[in-house]
Amino acid sequence: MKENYLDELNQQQREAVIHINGPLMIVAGAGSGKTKVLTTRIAHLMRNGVDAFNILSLTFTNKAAREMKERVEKILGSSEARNLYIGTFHSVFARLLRAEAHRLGYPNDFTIYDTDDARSVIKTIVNELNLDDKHYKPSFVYNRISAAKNSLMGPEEYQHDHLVQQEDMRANRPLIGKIYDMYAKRTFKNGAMDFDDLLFKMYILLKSFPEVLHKYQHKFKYIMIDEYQDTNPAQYEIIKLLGAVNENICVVGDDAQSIYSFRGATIQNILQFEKDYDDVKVVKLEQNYRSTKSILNVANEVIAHNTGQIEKNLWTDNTDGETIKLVRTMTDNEEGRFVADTIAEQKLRNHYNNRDFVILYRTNAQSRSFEESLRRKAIPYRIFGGLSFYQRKEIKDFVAYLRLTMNTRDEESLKRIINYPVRGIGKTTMEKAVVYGNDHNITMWEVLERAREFGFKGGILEAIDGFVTMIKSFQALLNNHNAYDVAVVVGKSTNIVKELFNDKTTEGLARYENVQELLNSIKEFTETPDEEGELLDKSMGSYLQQITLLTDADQGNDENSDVVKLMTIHAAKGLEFPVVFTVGLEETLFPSGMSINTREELEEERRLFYVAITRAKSRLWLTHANSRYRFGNLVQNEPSRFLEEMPEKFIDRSYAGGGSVRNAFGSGATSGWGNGGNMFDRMQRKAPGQAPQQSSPKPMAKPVSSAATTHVPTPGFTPDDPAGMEPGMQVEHQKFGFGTITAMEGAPNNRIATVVFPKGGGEKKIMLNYAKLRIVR
DNA sequence: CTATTAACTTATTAC
DNA sequence: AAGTTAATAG
Repeated sequence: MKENYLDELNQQQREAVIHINGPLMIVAGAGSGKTKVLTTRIAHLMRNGVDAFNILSLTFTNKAAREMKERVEKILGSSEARNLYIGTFHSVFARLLRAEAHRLGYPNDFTIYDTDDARSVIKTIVNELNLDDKHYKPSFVYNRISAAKNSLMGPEEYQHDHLVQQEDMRANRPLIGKIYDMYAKRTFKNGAMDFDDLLFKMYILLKSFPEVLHKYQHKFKYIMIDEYQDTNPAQYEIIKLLGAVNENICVVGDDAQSIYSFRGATIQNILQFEKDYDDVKVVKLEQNYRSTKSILNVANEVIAHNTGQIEKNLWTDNTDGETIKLVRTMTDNEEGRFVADTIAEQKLRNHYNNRDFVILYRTNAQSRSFEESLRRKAIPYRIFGGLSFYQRKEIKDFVAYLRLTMNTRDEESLKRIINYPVRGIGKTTMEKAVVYGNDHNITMWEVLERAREFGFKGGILEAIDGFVTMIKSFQALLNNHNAYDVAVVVGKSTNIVKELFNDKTTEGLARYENVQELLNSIKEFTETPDEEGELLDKSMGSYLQQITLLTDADQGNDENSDVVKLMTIHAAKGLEFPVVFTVGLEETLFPSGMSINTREELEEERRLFYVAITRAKSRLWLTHANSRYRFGNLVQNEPSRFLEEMPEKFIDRSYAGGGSVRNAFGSGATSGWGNGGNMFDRMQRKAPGQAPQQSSPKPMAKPVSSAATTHVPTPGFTPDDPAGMEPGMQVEHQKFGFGTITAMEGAPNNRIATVVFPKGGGEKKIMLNYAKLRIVR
């Protein structure tokens, strides 16, 4: 136990830490030691007799939760911290729901759908309703449903809410409510919850079962919430319910860093906290320990352009530091080169390691040019975000087997793998099974179990029975085997591992490695002792529950590896780096073109810029390109309006950087480059020596096939039984016309004939089982 | 039924 | 530029 743990805090920090009972709001400016305060406060609570089992702490990432536990443990010098309930909203609620799901009619091993799964369900429903999925775009519908759930609005309410209905009418999509209703029923039937359900159902659970509410109100006597400015109404209401008895709620946040309104977060939660409870203690952490004066001054001045904030004055004792470097390049590729060159140069000049650098961008798609340039300079890097490991196709395929084994109601997973690897159950069969399931109000799995009853026969019946038997054999393992053992059997029996192994293409190799990595991670899961201590659950169900909620940022295994990091600004929240490159500071990109229509949107973009700036400890570069590729063609962009909001005296616009870049123009340079003068850049994309071919945009006119399609089948064309076909015969094909069989190959049940069609494009190989041939003589 | 190819969409941000 | 969907040959 560190006895002097309070001495390491400043006045405000200490005030926050020693406040034990009653509501507390900590307004924590960027870099003001927020995590330190949170962890010390938890330690202090425990020191003063609060049982770790009675503390609930909600963080923004799983990684933050892990770190927090470690730090509390360090302060206390005991392993008591393992009994703390710490995690993200989603992972904590998933755990609680898993214990209580039966009350809501869900299986306790419910599946958690990620955004892709959810959109896929929506797409099937849109198609079932015979609606156009180009008009009712699954992503659009999903966002509407998500927004509804985040404000605790169920399907019935949605369909009867005037305002919402009006919005949908105006958007010319009146049936979203209907889709929402079907979606809710379908996911329930599938035994699945999406991300929003983890909050929504948690609320329903607490609201509908007073005994459950009572239980958790008394379990979680002390509640702490990090990043409170990014909570949405659902989270807000849940916390209100849980904290209602003891009102020992401590929220930490910074309204200036609220950047998740697109996820339903409302800044009102933090602005109104004082009004929600009586006698709220408010502490402001205003001393920044992270950044230089230059960086902090720029940040403060930028954020001052926003209206209506909690009043605070963020200051620092740190040195002035370097000026902020503002750099303009001609293209996105040049921007990439500039950053890579500068990293190389800074490593030499100021003895930085790769891990000291981060490249921050507004959208994931911007990573490409930086990857290329870093690779060219042999600087190791790692991208965070984008599609995470668990979203990759081969991983989702494998996981789908595990999910289905756990929960056969999960139709999404079933559809994913019913014909992977290929086992002869095609689209038609699958659609039949879906329809039978809907007609008889049973799950698709039950249809497959009773395939014979539903009239499947022959090879297809065999394939279905084989599939069902295989999944059942996996289920038999669940009781007495851990997650890893089951996964290994799945990999073997399905042939997935072997199939990927035999694929020797580069992508195939990568896929094989990814599946191996998945197996490794499952193994690691089964072998690591449970932090929570509460339940030692190494089952498949426990494994599956957590992986969908893992972010890329949580994969901290190579935590200390010496690599440059690339991520979106959103992903960088809560992190800090010695040297930061914030790139792509251009109108329509940052601020995003989608977020400049209202003041609220624009202010959120500005807060995002504020977050980007305040990640930097000592050096900050801001870059923007004159033009960049978008959807494969070049577009021009004005410099971001945010650049004009920065105080001149901390900005260096003349920095030319590390070598290859010719110069950097002041941002006053005129726009409009005629045809985008980047011939240089365009030529670089081609192989050396090869002239850029600017004409013939389309490859060429379509070849062949014209003659073949002109053949008109003889009247009354009927295909003959392929069994009697032999080399030498004259045959007629619907499209290729008349021809002669010259050879015959393949297994007896899958014979392939080689036929020469004089008018129909020459020699063709015809699979007799599918192509229709008429014997002429 | 399956594999290949052509055509078409798509890129805020994320648990 | 990259990924997905629809069309079509076999």
